Amino acid sequence: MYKDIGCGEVREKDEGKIFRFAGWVHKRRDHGSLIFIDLRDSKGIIQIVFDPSKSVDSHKIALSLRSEWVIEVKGSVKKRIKGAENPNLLTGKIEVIATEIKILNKSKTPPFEVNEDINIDENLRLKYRYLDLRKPKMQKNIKTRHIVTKAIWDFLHEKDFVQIETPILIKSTPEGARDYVVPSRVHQGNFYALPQSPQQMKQVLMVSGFERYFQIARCFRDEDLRADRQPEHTQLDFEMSFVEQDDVLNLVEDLYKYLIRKISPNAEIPEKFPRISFKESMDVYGTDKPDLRFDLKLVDLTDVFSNSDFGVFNKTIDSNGIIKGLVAPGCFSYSRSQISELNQLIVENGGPGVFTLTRTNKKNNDLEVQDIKSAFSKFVNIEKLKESILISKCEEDDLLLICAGSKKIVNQSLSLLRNKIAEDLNLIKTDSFSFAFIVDFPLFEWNLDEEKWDAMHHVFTSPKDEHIKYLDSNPGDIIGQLFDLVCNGVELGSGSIRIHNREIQEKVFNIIGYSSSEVSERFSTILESFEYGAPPHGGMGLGLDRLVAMLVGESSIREVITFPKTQTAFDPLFDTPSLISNQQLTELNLDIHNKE
RNA sequence: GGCCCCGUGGUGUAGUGGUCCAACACGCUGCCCUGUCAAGGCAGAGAUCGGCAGUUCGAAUCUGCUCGGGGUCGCCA
Repeated sequence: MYKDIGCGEVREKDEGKIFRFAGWVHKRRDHGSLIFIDLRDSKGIIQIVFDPSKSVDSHKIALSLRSEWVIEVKGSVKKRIKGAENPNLLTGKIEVIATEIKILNKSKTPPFEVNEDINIDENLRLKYRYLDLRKPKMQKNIKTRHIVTKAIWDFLHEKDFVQIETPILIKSTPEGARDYVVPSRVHQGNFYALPQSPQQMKQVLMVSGFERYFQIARCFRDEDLRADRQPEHTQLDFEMSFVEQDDVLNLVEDLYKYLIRKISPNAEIPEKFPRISFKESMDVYGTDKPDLRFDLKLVDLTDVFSNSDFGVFNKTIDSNGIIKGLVAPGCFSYSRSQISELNQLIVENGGPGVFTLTRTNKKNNDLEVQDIKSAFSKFVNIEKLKESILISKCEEDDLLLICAGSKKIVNQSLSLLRNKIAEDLNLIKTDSFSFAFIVDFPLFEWNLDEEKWDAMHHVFTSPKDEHIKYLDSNPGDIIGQLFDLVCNGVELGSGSIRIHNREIQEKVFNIIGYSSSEVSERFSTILESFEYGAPPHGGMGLGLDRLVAMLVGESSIREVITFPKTQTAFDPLFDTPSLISNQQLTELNLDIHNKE
């Protein structure tokens, strides 16, 4: 070993001890005779003092040191002189008086400063990712990820889960996301695909009798990237046999409470994760991934505003639309430009625009038309206006925001406004993880473009037992045993109780419109396995990148992935993807046609 | 594929038709300095302003195309 102790590990109690340290020159402060070096390693930073009166040779070498050089230093730990302590460093009360130094490696001047935390061009960061990862923030992010992963292993191991690896080279299944494919040399013209998730394999493992499986699994999809989407992401994938929905939810709830307590012991987290039905979530929050750190709620005003003289409302109701409102508390005096900003937000996202309503400080019952300020107050009778104020609980210092239009658009718009208002008014609790399960999703959703049913989640989700009978008559009425875990407005994962019966699975394929030849081509293995005693089973897939990003307060998952790709799925560090040799192409029997 | 933002010494920014052969901070190089930790002082090097084409007497600045990065919609069961 080159070192006896980590730079960040030394404390006052070590005074007088002689240690060897090794690490990188974080910062050099040269006072002529006296030279200070902040030495950094994976454990932190410590100040090394080079004093010519203590060691002439060491001081001479220290003169040549530059940022990011790798050095080994021997010296004695000493309490800093009074007034020279640095409260920003864990090692700030002590320092090391160097007696020996060895330069282990020099460094070119880095393309950006490792010891500073400023926004560098993403391309440059990724090209020099090895330097970027040296930054203390990135070190912390990646280590947090390790701690989370370790905690998952510990927790699930204690609960009798078995970690099982599944293949990366699997069969391509064209539904869902676009597959990454790998050509086969042995079977020319044939391709493997990289898994979008280990879904079918883990279900087969349940048929195999493992009962409790988990895997920290890499998942691939060839789709466009986002701040929270990379071509490959990691999910905690688990599956359990002989369980009902609540068994799965309770396990995940315990696991996530355990993880949060490990990483942020002081964070606020619900003792019991609320279970909110999909319908309620859409009605009350306008979205299936509500941010529950604040409790603004939408109110339905469709009935209240029916049969008015206001054209917009009537047209909306005639075309099966809805009218909903959201109270922005204390925003009575919002200026024209503030309201226009809200309006713009909605319009930019394809929404209809927003109506506002405010009222005077008279008692609700005494309100008259002139007490209510709104674009439509003259067209809606006073009783209905009062009722809308009563239902929405719009007080004198509040601002009622109203949207009218199709159900989808209104919910989407008000959900955006809900988040925006909360942010503007500082209603979002910090250091809080407001987890919830969204449950009772419909099993199918109608695909307007193709005029057919699509699976809401995936094709293996089981209907609620009492809804199985609708498979033949009303697929749209079926509620699935299907659930999402959401936290602070982010979907962290979803899961379901699966179908374990061949007939039901075939009916679902049928509703989605797969022909029997398609079904046997893609799903014959899992269907056949179901005929050999498949146990009832269910599980989840939970995004690890998003979870860790949330835990360390990052908005992009690139900050918690060691070697991520750019928005064009390119890796500037290793220059990937790249051409392959003609020999490789020949072996694979592939020709590249140059696109014009 | 659509829309939006960004691209100026090594890094981050300012400059948005002539006052700019480009400014500031950090970094870098050299010198001075024994208590700094965003060290300080002095001196210096370093950029044809992402690329190409155009408009103009004149372009970092305006226009078109293009490349790269980011965000977002589509897409992502």
